Amino acid sequence: MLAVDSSIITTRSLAPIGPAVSKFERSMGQAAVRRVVSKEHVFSEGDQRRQVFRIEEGVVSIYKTLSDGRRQIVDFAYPGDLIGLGTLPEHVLSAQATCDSKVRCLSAAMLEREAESDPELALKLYKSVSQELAATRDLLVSLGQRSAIERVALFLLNLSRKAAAQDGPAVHLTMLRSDIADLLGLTIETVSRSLTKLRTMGVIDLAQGGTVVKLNDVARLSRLANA
Amino acid sequence: MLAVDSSIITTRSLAPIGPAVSKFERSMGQAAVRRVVSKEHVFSEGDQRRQVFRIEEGVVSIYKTLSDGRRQIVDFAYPGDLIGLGTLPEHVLSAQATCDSKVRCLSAAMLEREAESDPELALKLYKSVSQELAATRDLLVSLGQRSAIERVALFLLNLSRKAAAQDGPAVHLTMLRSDIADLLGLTIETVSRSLTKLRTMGVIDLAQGGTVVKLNDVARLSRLANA
DNA sequence: CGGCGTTTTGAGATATCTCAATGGGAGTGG
DNA sequence: CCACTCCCATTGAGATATCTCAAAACGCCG
Repeated sequence: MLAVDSSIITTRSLAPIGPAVSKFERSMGQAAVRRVVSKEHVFSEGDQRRQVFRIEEGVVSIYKTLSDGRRQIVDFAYPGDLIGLGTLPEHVLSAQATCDSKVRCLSAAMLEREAESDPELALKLYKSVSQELAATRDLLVSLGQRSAIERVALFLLNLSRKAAAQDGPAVHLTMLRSDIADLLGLTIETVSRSLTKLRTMGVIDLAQGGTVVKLNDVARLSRLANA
Repeated sequence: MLAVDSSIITTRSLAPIGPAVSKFERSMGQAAVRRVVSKEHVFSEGDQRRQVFRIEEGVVSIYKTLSDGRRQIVDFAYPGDLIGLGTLPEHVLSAQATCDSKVRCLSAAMLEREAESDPELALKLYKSVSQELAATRDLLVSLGQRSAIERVALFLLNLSRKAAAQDGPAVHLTMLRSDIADLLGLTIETVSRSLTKLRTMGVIDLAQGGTVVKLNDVARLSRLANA
């Protein structure tokens, strides 16, 4: 998601750059942290957009639903990511925790006010959204052009890149198959079949009831992903 | 600074957003205008990102290609749109005119320098990219969840909304079927079949060799699009 | 141990793709 | 002005990846 460089929000890393520590940044440290349990919503489409949230722990899915219930996850937000930014007074997306998580709650109005007087902050927001746009475009290419196996392989690679530091060579899937399916524009069954196919080929191993994936051959996975 | 991945950002309607005229905007008027004929590239993936372009006339497709030649169009840029923004020194997308077009060439370095000292400009960039992100997400939902007919119907509706002022009730398709197909993640044949199906149902009319679409029943088209 | 939510596996249905042929319009050269 | 060609769009028929529906297996928690 918005891989907002933490210097947007953490007093420590920004301090050396700017002349003063902004009001916004000072208050970050004090901002309330909210616990959200698995499947709980952080916000929903149509809610007043009063706050912006930074993920502190866990994973939050950002999604849209069609009138008939079909759901498209647009991104998974990981610790450090900012969610809820936008230009409209209401949320146009929903955010739901895929596992027990923690989010820091920030005032949207304050962030926007700060950005008006702080070109550095505004520029960081701009660059962060640019990054998010780039990620969304990559996903778009997957949905438009890649086969099921390619999408799943690429998803695992992206996940392992993000989780590299924490998890080591094995990736923990904190989300359900249905979440992965709704991200990749597939059905649960197709996701499952793709995973077992990758396992059968020896490219990955599944453990802990399918919630942990070990990547045995990243190079081959990359080739399979067509990345 | 942020190690931000760069992308070419298509920002919609940069100019109309703010009241003040910045140095950047004043100098826009003097910038060189370049003619690009149909199918000519404005820039390609991997090119040095020296310039940013504003569409003056025509339509430019912004796309990515996979190693095996599959192509995904990420957006069509219309007059007023900015393309080529980003944070990396090289373009990560390609831009190709779908019809004879004109683009105004602006210095990327200058725009970025201006933004650093002009919070207003930085904020405009941020808002523009946010809008572009929203549009990309909408397309993502289409590719992930909608059927061929739904995608085509929605595409026509979006197009008519954009072209409303110029074209009246009929929409001129300035791009080929293959461009539409590569935007919607379909094949040319499926796009063609979807269009004829809509025509058979009486929802649209096709004229001028399929390059002009008249929307007979926008409400029904909306229902078909599931929008 | 039992029940529940989730994942996996299976078999058949189907939307979309692929391959192939036809048709149409615009431009070119005779 | 007509034929020719090229490029593109349409249509058709068969192939196939993915979906749908259904059942079984798994793991977790009470």
